[in-house]
Amino acid sequence: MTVRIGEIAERSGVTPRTIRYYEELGLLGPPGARSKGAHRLYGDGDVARLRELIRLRDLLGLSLEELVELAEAAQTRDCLSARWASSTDDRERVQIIEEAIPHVQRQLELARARRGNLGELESQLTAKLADLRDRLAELAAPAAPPR
Amino acid sequence: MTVRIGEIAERSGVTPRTIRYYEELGLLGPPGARSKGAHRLYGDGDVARLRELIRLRDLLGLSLEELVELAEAAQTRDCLSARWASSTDDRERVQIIEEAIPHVQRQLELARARRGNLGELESQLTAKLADLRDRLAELAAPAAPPR
DNA sequence: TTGCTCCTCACGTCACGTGAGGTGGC
DNA sequence: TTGCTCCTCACGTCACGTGAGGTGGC
Repeated sequence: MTVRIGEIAERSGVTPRTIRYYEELGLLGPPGARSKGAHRLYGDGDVARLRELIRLRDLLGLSLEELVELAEAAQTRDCLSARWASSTDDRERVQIIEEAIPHVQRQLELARARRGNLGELESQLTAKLADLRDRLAELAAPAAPPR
Repeated sequence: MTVRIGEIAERSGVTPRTIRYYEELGLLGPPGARSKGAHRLYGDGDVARLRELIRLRDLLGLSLEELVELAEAAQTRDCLSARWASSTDDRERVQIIEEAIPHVQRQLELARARRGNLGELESQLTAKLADLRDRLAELAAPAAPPR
């Protein structure tokens, strides 16, 4: 159920050093108060959280500073949803959601733009590959140069 | 026809410092022997070349070291295609092409994988956005809680 | 002549990499 | 007890950012 830093690192495709650095930045809270020098232990939630951070970093190219901001915003939202049922201030809820929407929109636009560019790159690479194969076949052919 | 470092930087979405650094690594040859202290001048070919480098760096996440290797391979190919018509050693041509193909294949696989992951991220973000809007509409509605 | 952009060091920063030396759990 | 992975400094590195001080072309 709980894993050590080496395993969560491997599952997320990073190194232990990266995880310690993220903890230092406040991106990945040390799970429970850890007595000085003791091993870090992580649960399934931590694994999912870290993988999500790595995904946004790699795919959208977000900086760690941006990830910290995102995490803080998510923190605010979670904190609010905890008293979602009990509290009654709808105006506050509306405000939180209205703030969250443009953030998600920006991420979505970034993802769409990148995906479009990657599609373009893909077709160019495909064409390049076909050209190389053509030339190779031509050179391998017995004689007859291209008419 | 020729532009200075500030303009090629702006057209490529980077800073002059980035271009000087790439020149230092041998990624962007100083166009013609530049007398010490003189301004760097670039042509249309340099702009295209730099944009291509930035694209591979940003979209595929290649390191500058990998870009240097790619550039050297391209250099070899160009050098060969220069004597493409005159030279007669077909075996050498075949070898160069056979070396180039797996490189392009790897780039293509990287691009496909990233695009797939971006597609997944996109649909998740879209769902998240729809959910936020639903909740907002619900809060804005006069009374009736969700049945 | 006045701005503007350019030049070359050179130190700073971000996101980790990489040992050095030591402690702790299966 | 022996490995193994973990721990904490702490310096190194990659890819630039950011002035400091100065020269050159429209």
